[in-house]
Amino acid sequence: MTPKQQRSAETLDRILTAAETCFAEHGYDATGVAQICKQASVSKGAFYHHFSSKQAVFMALLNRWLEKTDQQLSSLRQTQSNIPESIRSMAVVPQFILNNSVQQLPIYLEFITQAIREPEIWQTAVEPYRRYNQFFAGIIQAGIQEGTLRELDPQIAASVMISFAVGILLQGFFDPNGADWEQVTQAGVDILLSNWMIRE
Amino acid sequence: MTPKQQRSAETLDRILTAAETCFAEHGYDATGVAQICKQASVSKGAFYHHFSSKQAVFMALLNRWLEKTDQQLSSLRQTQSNIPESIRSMAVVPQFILNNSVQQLPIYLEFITQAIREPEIWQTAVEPYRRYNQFFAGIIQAGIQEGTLRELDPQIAASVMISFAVGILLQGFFDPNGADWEQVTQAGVDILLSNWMIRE
Amino acid sequence: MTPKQQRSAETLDRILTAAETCFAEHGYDATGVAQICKQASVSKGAFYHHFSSKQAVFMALLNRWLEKTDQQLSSLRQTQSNIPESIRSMAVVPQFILNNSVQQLPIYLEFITQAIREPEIWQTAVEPYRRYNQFFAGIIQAGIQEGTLRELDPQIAASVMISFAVGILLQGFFDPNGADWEQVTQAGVDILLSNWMIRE
Amino acid sequence: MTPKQQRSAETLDRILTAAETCFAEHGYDATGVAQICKQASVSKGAFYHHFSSKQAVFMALLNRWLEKTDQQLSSLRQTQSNIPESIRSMAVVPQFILNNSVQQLPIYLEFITQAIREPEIWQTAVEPYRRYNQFFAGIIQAGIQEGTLRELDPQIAASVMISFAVGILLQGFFDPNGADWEQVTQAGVDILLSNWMIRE
DNA sequence: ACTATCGGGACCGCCCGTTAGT
DNA sequence: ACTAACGGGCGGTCCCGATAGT
Repeated sequence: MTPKQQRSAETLDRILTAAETCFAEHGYDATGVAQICKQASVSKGAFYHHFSSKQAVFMALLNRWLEKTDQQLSSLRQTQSNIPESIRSMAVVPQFILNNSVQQLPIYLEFITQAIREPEIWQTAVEPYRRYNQFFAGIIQAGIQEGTLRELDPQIAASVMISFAVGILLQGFFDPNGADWEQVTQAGVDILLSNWMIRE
Repeated sequence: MTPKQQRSAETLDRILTAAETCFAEHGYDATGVAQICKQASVSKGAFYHHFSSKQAVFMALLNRWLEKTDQQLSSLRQTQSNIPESIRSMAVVPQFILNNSVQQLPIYLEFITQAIREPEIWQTAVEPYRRYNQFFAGIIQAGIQEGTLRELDPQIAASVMISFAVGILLQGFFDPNGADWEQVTQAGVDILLSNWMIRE
Repeated sequence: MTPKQQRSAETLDRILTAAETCFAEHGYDATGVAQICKQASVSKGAFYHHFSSKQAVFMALLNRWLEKTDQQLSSLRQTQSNIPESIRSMAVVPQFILNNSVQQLPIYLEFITQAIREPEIWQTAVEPYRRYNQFFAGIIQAGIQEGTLRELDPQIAASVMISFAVGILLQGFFDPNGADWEQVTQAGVDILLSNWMIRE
Repeated sequence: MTPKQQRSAETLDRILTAAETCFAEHGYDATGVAQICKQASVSKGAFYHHFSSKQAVFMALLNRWLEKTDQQLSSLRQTQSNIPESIRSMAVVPQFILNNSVQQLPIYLEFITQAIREPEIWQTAVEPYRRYNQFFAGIIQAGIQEGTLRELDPQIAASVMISFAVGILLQGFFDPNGADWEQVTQAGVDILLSNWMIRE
C-alpha cells in the first residue's frame, strides 16, 4: 500500500462517513454534495473523482452497511448453547440497535424508500435481505434438528420472527417513548418460543 | 355562493390527489410544485392560494390519511363474534393493504421519514398513532374481560401485535415475492392467539 | 394586448436581443445564461419561463433571422428593370452585409456549425435555405423567359451564384483586408453575366 | 534514448488524433479534456505534459492541417499541361473533399469561428490563407504569361475562384443533397474559363 | 378564485488544470 | 514520461414562492 493509495483510501472513507452523517441528519435529498464535501474536508473534484454521483455514494453506503450486517450476523451464530437460548438472547438486538444507532436509522429508511424506486438499489438490497432470511431459517432448522423446536416451516417461522423485529425497530424509531420496547421485545420472543419449543 | 365554493373544493381535492400520486411515484423531494400543478391541471397561483407551501400539502395528505384510517379502524370493531375471532379475522388486513394500495405505501414511508425531522409532522402523526395502539389495547382488554384471553398486559400485547403487522407490511412492500406473506400473517396470528387464548 | 402581455413580450424580446449580442460577441458556448440575463436585466426565472433552455433561445434567434431574411428577399425582387440589371444590382448585397452586420456574422457561422450536429437546428435551417435557392432559381428562370438570359439550368445557375456569394461573405468575414471584396464581387458578377446574358 | 522519444511521439500523435475526432464530432467547447484523454487512452497528466492547454491542442491541430494543405497545394502544381487545363482539373478538388473528409469539415468551421475571437489563432491562420491566395494568383499569372488567359488582375481572379470554391464547400457540407455539387462545380469552372481564356 | 410572469437562490455535475508521486 | 488524486469554480437547470393582474 503506497502512501498515495493510502491517502486515497482515507479520502474515500472520509467522504463516506461524512455522507452518512449528513444523510442521517438531513436526509438524502436535503443533503447537498457541497455539504458532504465540507464535512469531509474534501474538494468537489475529489468527491467526483471517487464517486460518479451523489447516488453512487448512497449506494456505496448501502453496500458498506450490508457488509457490516453480514459480519455481525455470522458472528451472531457462534453460540454454544441450544437454539432456543440462542433466539432468546437475540432479544437484546433490537434494543441494542435502538439505543446505539438511532441516528443511523433514518438512513436505513431511506434505503428502503429509494429501493422501491431505483431498481439498481433494490437489486443491491434484496439479495442480502433474502440471505438474512435464509440465515434465520437456518437457525430454526437447526433447532428442529437438535430437537428443541417442534416441526415447523423454517421459512415461515423466520419471516414471522423478522417481521416482529422489523416492526419493533420501525416503531421504536418513530416513537421511542410510545411503549417500553424492551418489554415488548421480551414478550414477543416469549410468545414465539412458547409456541415453537418442545415442552418436555 | 355555493357553486363557487364547490369549484374551489374541487380544485383543492384535485391538488391533493395529484400530490398524492406524484409523491407516491417520485417521492416528496423529487416532486416539484409545478409537477403537481400540471398533474392537477391547475396553475401555480391556485396551488399557493389553497396551500401555503409544499409541506402544507404533505401535511394535508397526512391528515387525510389519518382520518381515513380512523374511520376504517372504527368500522373494524363492529364484529359480533368474540375477541379471538375478531383478531383472527384481522389477519386479512395486511394482505388487503398489500394487494390494494401498494402504490400508496411509499408515501406512508415518507410520512415516517419526515416525521423524524419535522416536529410538526411528528406531532400530527404521533397522536393518532398512539390512539391506534390504545384501540388495539382496548380490544385485548375486552378479550380479557370477556374471558377468552388470559390475563396479559393489554398495552404490551397490542404493541406486539402491531409490531408484527408493521413488519409484515414493510417487508411485503419491499419484497412482495420474498415470502408468502399471507401464510406468514396467518402463522403469526396463530402463534399469538395460541399463547393468548384461554384453553379449555 | 393587455399591459401584462405587452410586458411579457418586451421581456422576451429583451432576452432575445441580449442573447444575440452575447452570442455574437463571445460565442454560444462561452456565453452563460446568467450573462444573458444580466444583459437583458431579467431574472433567471423569467428566462426559463420564456425559454426551456439556452438552446431554445438559440433556435428562436435562428428563426427570427430566417424570417427577417425571408422578408428582405421578397423585397429584393421588386425591381422594375430587367433580370440582368437586377442581378447586377445584387452585387451590393455582400458588401452591405460585410459593412453593416459584421458583428452578427459569427452567429450565422454558429448556426451552421450547430446545424451539423443538432438535427432539430438543421431541420429548421435547411428548409428556408432551399427556399432561398429556389428564389434565385426563379429569378434566373424569369430572365430566360424574358429573353435576356440564355437557356441554362436555373437550379445550377442559382447554386453557382449563391456559392460565389457565400464564399465572398465567409472570406470577407475572416479576412476583411485580405482582398478588395467589392472589386471581387464586381468581377464575379461580371463574369457570370457575361456568360449568361444573351449578346445582341 | 530513441525508443523513449518514439513512445512520446506516439503518445503525442494519439492525443492529436483523438482530439481531432472529438472536436469534429462534438465541437471544441463540448469536448472535455478528459474525453480526449479517454479516447487517446492517455492520462490527463500525459495530456498536460505534451500540451499546455486545450487551446494548445487546437492550435497544433490547426497547424497540422495547414501543413498538410501546403503539401497538397504544392503537389497540385505539378501539371504538365497548360494553365486552363490545370484549372479545369482542379474542379475535382471540392468534390473530393466533400466525399472524403466530411467528418473533418466541422473542425475547419471551428478554426474560422475561433480565429475571429482569438487573435493568436487568427494570426496563425491568416498567413497561410493569404499564401494560398498568392498561390492561385501565381497560377493565373502564369496563364497570362503563357498566353492562354487574357489580361486580368491575378489577385482578383484568384479571389473569385477561391470564393466560388469556398461557397461550394460550405454548402455541400451543410446540405449535401441540396444540389448536385459536382455539376455546380463544373458549371462554375466552365463559366470562369469561358471568360478568362483567350479564344482563338 | 385563479393566472401568467417573474425573482433569485441553490444544486449537481463537470471541467480545466495542478501536483504529489512512480 | 506518465499516473492518479485533487482543487475549486462555474454553468445550466430547476425549484419554491411572490406578485401583479384578471
